Amino acid sequence: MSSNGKSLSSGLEDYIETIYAAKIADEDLKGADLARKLNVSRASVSEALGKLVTKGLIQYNSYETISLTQEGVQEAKKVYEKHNILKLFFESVLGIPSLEAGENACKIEHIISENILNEITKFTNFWLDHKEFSKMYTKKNKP
Amino acid sequence: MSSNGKSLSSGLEDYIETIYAAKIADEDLKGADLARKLNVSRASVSEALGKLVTKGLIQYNSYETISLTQEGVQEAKKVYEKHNILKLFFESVLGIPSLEAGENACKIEHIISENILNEITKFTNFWLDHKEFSKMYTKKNKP
DNA sequence: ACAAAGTGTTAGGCATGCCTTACAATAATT
DNA sequence: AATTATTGTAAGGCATGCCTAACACTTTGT
Repeated sequence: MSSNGKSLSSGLEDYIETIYAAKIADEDLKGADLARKLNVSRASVSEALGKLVTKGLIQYNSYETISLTQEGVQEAKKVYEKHNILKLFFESVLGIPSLEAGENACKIEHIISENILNEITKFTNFWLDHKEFSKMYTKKNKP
Repeated sequence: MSSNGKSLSSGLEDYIETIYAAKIADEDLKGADLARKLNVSRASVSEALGKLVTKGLIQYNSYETISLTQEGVQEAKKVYEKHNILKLFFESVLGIPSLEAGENACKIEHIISENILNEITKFTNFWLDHKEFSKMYTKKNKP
């Protein structure tokens, strides 16, 4: 039991996340576009989409736009959410440049625990609500 | 070119890190011990140790204690350091329980960027130096 | 409509890392 | 020393995910 169940490998999470991002941005997305966005071959995309279809997370017919099923949207939202939390934390608390923040979020989102993610969320909110602190931190560390 | 160079896969990093931890704790470590610590089979350990020997990071003869070469110690220290930084951050800033902090650190240490790790270090130090903030944060969030 | 460009799939491979089974070698215990 | 327990290794497999090459199918543009 491994390619049948619900749980997504981090690879597939990347695919579904990218598909969701395109949907949000109102972009049409075909397999070849995915390949370009993820920097993988069309062959790899073909495999991955096959798995996602099997899992019932996307709808896809060759040469047409990829779309998410309801279940797919749910899954994607989870990952996307994680990604955003991490990225925001890296950027706004740690002052990491957007690109690097995104790249790291993209890797970490697949393995970090729910609990830590929640705490990071809380913490980031706190930090953004207390500019006194962040100003002081910035002063001390980026003179 | 992949099993020859210096760069360690995250799997091998786990092995070398565990070997280093044992060294620090002054424990003798044999292959079977490693298998138990890492929850993998002896066969997997055997393979991994073979790779580490090839890479010149450990010294090892069957039935004897595993030891690190100088280069191995260097590599191990890097990973270990990363691990500790992350764990400390999770525990002391986010208030994550030790076990969970360690488990997450163990996965994230392999993929996070140097730069973010540095910023996390700075931030954690700042946080520990400003108990006023941490007290306030704790009050607001763990009432 | 037809050629060129773009897209998708299949087949065959590579690398990681893990597993089980079966067997070999060494250590420990009696 | 002999038996038992521990430890190590080799072989054969599984799963992930990625690749190239070759081929097939569509879409586009002239």
